[in-house]
Amino acid sequence: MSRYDPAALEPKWQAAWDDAGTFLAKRDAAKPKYYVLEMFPYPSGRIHIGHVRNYTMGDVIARYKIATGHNVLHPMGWDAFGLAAENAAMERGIHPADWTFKNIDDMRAQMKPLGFSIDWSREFATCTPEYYGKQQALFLDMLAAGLIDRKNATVNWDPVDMTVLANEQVIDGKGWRSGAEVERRDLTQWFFKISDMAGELLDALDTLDNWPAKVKLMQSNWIGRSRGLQFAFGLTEPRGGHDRVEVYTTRPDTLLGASFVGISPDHPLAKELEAHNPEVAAFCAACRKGGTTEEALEKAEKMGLDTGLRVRHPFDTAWELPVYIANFILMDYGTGAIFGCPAHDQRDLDFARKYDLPVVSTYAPVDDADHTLPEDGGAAYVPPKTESVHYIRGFAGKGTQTGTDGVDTAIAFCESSGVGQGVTKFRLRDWGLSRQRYWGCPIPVVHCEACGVVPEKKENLPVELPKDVSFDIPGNPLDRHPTWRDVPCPSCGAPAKRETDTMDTFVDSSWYYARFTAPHADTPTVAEDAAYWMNVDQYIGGVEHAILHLLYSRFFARAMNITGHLPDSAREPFDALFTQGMVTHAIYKTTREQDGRPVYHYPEEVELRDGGAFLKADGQQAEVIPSAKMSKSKNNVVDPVAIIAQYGADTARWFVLSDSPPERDVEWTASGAEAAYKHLGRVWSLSDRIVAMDRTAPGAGDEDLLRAVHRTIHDVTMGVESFGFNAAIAKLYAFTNVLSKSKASYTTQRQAMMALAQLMSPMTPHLAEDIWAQQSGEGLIANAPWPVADAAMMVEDTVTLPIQINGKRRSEITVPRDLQKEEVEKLALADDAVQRALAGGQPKKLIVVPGRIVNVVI
RNA sequence: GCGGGCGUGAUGGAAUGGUAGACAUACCAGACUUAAAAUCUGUUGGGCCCUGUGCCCGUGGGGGUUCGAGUCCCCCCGCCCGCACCA
Repeated sequence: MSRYDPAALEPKWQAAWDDAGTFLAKRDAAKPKYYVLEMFPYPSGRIHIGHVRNYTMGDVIARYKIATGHNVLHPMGWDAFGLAAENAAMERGIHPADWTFKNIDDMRAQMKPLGFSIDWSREFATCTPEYYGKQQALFLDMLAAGLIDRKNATVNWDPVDMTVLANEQVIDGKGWRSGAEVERRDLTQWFFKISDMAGELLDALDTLDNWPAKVKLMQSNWIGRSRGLQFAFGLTEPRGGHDRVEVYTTRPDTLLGASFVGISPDHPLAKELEAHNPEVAAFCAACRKGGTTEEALEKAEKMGLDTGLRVRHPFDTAWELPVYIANFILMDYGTGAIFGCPAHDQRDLDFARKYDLPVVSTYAPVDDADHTLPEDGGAAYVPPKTESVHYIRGFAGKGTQTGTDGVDTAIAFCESSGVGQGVTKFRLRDWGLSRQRYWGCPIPVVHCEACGVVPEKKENLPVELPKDVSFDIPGNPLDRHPTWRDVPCPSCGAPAKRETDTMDTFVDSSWYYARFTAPHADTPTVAEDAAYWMNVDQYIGGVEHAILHLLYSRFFARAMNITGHLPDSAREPFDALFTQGMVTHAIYKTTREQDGRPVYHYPEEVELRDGGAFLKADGQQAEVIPSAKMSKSKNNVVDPVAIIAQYGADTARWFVLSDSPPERDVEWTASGAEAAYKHLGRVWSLSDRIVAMDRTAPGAGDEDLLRAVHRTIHDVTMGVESFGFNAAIAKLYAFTNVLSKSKASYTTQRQAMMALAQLMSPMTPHLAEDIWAQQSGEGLIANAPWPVADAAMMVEDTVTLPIQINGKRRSEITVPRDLQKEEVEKLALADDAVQRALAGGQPKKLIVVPGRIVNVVI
C-alpha cells in the first residue's frame, strides 16, 4: 500500500498543467469569460503566508470557474517600484533593479510550487520600460485631456534626505529615516485631478453591489461630500486689497448665532497681515511648526490671535465680529475661513470661552425651548441634523424644523437675498503624484527655458531610468546625474532639462489590471482584448487597500476611458471585490528578569502542554498571545516555504481556507496544519483502498451514499459561490467521513470518490488530479466539468421531524417525506411525549411546517 | 467624537426565524504496542436525579415581537476596525 506523497505528486501535476497549457488564457467568443485577480505583490523577496491565503482564494474561484465552463483569465505580476529597493541600494550597495529582479525570481520560485492556475505568460513587472513606458503614454494622454495639473502644494520635506515624505513617514515631527526635523515646504508638483471626479466616484459607489459595504462606506467618508453655503463677510476697513472674507459653512442655519470669524494661518489675508505685523508673523510661524499629520494637528492646542480686524454681519451691518487667526483652521478645506457659532459647536464654544466671545443660541431642544444650554454654561448643543429643533433665530422665523430643513431654508434665504450661494464641497483632494526619487516611473516632461513645461513626444517613449546612478549621498540620483537630464526641448529643440521627479508607485498599480488583458502590446491596452476581458469579475485583496489603491484605480479606469484606452463599460473596473483577513499566529513571550524586557520565542522553542506553553530549554512558562499579526520582531512568522517542504502545497492551501471565514483573520496553528495534512492523507488512502476493492461484490447502502454525494455537491457548490470556503471544507470533511464508513459497491464508491476529488480540486488541485488518475478519470481534473447536484437525488424518502412542545424540542417522529399535513398532526399528537404533556387535554395550537418541524402549543 | 463590524463550548467556528454547538482543534478514555509515536474507536456546554432516561439552564446583559429568536426590534456592556480640528 502506498502513501500520500505530496513532494512527489505536486511537481508532477504542475508539470502536467504546464505541458497541457491548461491555464493559458485566450480570447474565445464562444465561452463566457471570467477575470479573477488577486492584488499583485510587492517583490520583497519572500512570499508570506498571507499571500498564500490571498492567492489560494483566487485560485479556488479561478479553478471553479474553469470547471463551470468559463474562459478564465488569472494573471500575476509584480508591483515592483518603490522605496525599499533604494533602501537596499543605500544599505548594501545593490542596484535597485538588480535587487528587484532577484527578488522577483526568488518569489516566483516560491510561488510556483503552490500550483496556482496562473497564466504565467502574462507576467510583468511594473519596473520594466515595457510597462512604465506605456504608463508614460497614459500620462501624456491624460495631460492632454486636462486630467493632470501642475500646482503648488505644501509637503513634508526632509532636509537631510532631501525628499518629500508621506504623512505616515513623519514620526513625532521627524523624518522616519533621517530623524531630522521635518519642514513644511511649498513645492510645485504634478497632480491627477481626481477631485473633479469626486461626485461621480461617490455616486457610482451605489452601483457596486458586490463590494463590501464597509469598503464603500470608507470611500464615501474619504470623498466626503458636504452641502453648504458660501458667502462673504465684508471687512469694516479693507486691508492690502482684501475687502471681504469668504467663508464656507455646512450650518448656515446658525449664521444668526455667529460670534467671530476665523481664518487659517495660511489664508492670504493672514499672510498679508504677517508681512506687516511681527506679532502675527510669530503666531503664524508657531502654527506652521510641526508636521501636517492628523495626529500632530490633534495634539496641538487650539490657539487664536485677534487680528484687530472687524467684519460686518451680512444681515445686520451694525453687527461687527472680530477676525481671529486660528491654528485649527485648514487652508485646503472650504475657503480656509469660517465663522464660529459657539452655541452649536463644541470647538467654537471652547474658543469663545477662551477669548471671552459671546455665545448666542439659534435653536434649542424642542421640549426645552426656553432653555439655551450653552449660554447657561453647559456644553454646546449639537443635535444630529435629522433631529427637529426649536429655532429661536432661524431663517423661517421662530418655529420647529429639522436641522436639514433649517439648512435648506437658510441657503434658500441667502441665495434669494444675494448674500451667498449653496455649494457642494468634497473632502477629497487632488492626488499628488510627484516623488523626488529614483526607483519609479519617470514623469515624461521636459522643462525648457523658452517653452516652459513641454510634454515628451510619444515616439521618444519610454523615458528610461539611467542605470548608472549612485546612492551614496542623499537626495534623488536623477537630479545629479551628469547627462540624463540634458535633452533637447521636444518643442523648440533648444537645450532643456528633463523632469527628475518620478511617479508615486500607486500610479503603477492603478491600471495593471487593464494591462493584464494585453500584457505585451505596444500600446497600453488593445481595444479587442480590453473589451473581451474587462471588467475584473472578482478582485481579491486586503482591506488595507480599501481607500487609496481602489479609489485611484477607479479614477484611472475613468481617465483611461476618457483617453480612449478602456471602453465605457470598464469605467468601474472591478465588478466584485472581496477583502480577505490576515493569517495570524500566537506569540510566545517571557519577561527577562534583569530589566523586565519582553523576550519573544519561536514556536519551535516552545512546548504546549497542560493548557500552557513552556520553554523547551528550561521549562519556564511563556505567556501566549493568540491571534497576533505576524511580525519578524515577535518571532511569530510562518514561512510558506517551510510549510510546503514539510506538508506540501495542498496542505497549506487547505488549512488557510479551512478554519475561519475568509473575510476574517485565521490563526495559523501547528496542530491545525498537521490535521489538514493527516486529512489529505486519509483521503488519498481512501482512494487507494477503493481502487483495490472487489469490483463485482455487491454493496449495501448505495442509495444513501449517492444521496450524500449529491447533497455534498450542492453544499460545496453553494459554499464556493458565496466565499464560504470554511463551510465548504467542513462539508467535505463530513462527506469524507461518510464515504470512509460506506459499505456501498465499488461502482458507487468510485463515483463518490471522483465527486469528492472534483469538489476538492479547487482547494487541493494536486491531490485531486492524483486521485482522478488513480480512479481512471478522463483527462485532467482541472478540465473536467463541475459535477451537478441532482435535486431528486438529495431528498430522503422519509424525514425526521422534531416535535416541540411550547417551542422546546421534546421528541421526534419519522414520517414519509410527502405525508399529508393532517396525518403528520395525527402522528404528532399520538407521540408519547406529547400525550404526557397534554395529560388528556387539547392543544391550544398545532403548527406543522412540512418537512421541517412540528410545534405543539399547550 | 462620528461611522461600521463583532460578541456562540477549553479553542477556531457552523446554523434560509424551525432539533444551537455542524466540521475541526484540544482534552480525556479505549484498541493496537514491551512502551511511545502513528493509526483507529468513543466521550466532551453547564447543572439536577446517576433511573431508563428524563428535567432545568444555556448563543455578552436586560427587555420586546413570534407558535418558535444565536438570527428580527429597542436599551445597555465589552472588544475590533475605519475616519477624525472638515467649518
